[in-house]
Amino acid sequence: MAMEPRLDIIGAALADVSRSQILCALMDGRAFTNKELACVAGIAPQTASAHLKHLQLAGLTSSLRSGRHIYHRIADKNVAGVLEAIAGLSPTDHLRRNGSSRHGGADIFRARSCYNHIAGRLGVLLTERLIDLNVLQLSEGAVVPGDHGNRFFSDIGLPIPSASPAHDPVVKLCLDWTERRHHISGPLATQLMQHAIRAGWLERRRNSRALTITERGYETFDRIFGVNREMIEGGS
Amino acid sequence: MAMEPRLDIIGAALADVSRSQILCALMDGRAFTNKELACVAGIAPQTASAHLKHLQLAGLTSSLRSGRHIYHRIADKNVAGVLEAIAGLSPTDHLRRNGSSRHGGADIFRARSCYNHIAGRLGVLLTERLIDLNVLQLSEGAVVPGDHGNRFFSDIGLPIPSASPAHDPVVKLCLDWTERRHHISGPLATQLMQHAIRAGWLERRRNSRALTITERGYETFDRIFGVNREMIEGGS
DNA sequence: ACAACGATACGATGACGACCGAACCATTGC
DNA sequence: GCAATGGTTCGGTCGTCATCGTATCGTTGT
Repeated sequence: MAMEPRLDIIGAALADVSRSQILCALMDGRAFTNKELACVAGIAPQTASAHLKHLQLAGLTSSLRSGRHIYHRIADKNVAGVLEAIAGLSPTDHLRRNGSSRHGGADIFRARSCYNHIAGRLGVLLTERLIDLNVLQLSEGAVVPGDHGNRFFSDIGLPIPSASPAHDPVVKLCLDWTERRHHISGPLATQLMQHAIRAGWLERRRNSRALTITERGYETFDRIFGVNREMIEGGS
Repeated sequence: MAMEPRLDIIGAALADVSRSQILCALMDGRAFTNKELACVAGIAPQTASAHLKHLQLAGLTSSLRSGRHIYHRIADKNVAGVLEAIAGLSPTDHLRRNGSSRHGGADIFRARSCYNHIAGRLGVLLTERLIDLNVLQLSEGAVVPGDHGNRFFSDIGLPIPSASPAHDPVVKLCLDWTERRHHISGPLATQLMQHAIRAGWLERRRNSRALTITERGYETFDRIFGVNREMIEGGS
């Protein structure tokens, strides 16, 4: 009689520390192999295999085989959005406890990738600056391209994402898990990060979502966005 | 070293059928007592008590005591939104299996409350109609009040929600769990449902999120919104 | 004050699942 | 074909947790 959504199915898929770590590693949008993910979670490959099977059955991940490797990734951006939302709901006590970000803490607080867009302190600072510059503007709690949008993006040589169908906005807001403020996601944010990596402002790392800000990156973010090193590393 | 979000904490809170049922019961926005929720989930009160303790510790629910009763509810609209998003991610195979909606199935498919706004077939039909009538309009994948908005709402005697601060839009889109199409949420949608109940178009039930559509309701939805009984009950 | 009722703490039980060792399957490269 | 490597299956062990019976605590109403 009662025909209710089965929150427990998705819940069970998340209800394990190892699976949580695996999903977090996948949250930067890249695909990883079973062995890499086992290493990230600190478990044996057989166990990771079982976990990935579980995640895939729940529809959270998808796999893609290439030779003798099988790459796993987040199933789609829909799933990524929900996971990010759940992360925003998680208790944060364990964050500031060790490795406080205020004293130049772990790099993952400064800048990290979040399903192909920039998150962390750098992510929210850039977002707020883009709104100040009227490149983006707030509208009814959502964010839309602003008056100076096209001008700005063509100035820095960024291809402007084509207007998408109404159900898939070109830019969205996403609650930053560590900063508790919004950063941008969506196609525009994806292109921005890819451009930042291509241009050598940021560098990905091997087994971490953390992004390294290069010297050129610090210089560029300061000059173009007005976001300087002190703002990124410092307190406020 | 690794400082990642603990998806498993929220996941563990959801990873039980009884807790899932409890949360679903709470998803209509009303508060229930321990005993009522135990009844919904089909478990003993002691077990429900442990579950509610778990949910509260995870920050998903909050309790409020009134006399010898303790009322439990979803912690905030933030949590409600995430839960609805997770429900939209859940597998749907078990839905059409029993009680198909096409053959005039369970009422919960026709109309139900979802954290104080209307969901189910009626919810998505009203939403689409409001967009057609230009009472609401799509903008960059979000939804905002349209040109005929104020006129329409004052016509039916609905107080127009005041424009909220930018971070809390007056109306939002929410993926309907059964219909897989969008319905509206947010303050405007809340007021719409409350008005519909006050005006006798809909009636709440005791222990279910399902809403009963009254005869006056059918007549009104047809006349004002152009949503007739056949559309609500039928296939399409 | 006492009976009734709702909620909770404790203990025991039973089931599910995370984990890894060992063996097996599949693909690559020589 | 054969060794090497990545991935998976199987079986067994251990820990965790959902469940309920019993008992306790708090509030209400008579």
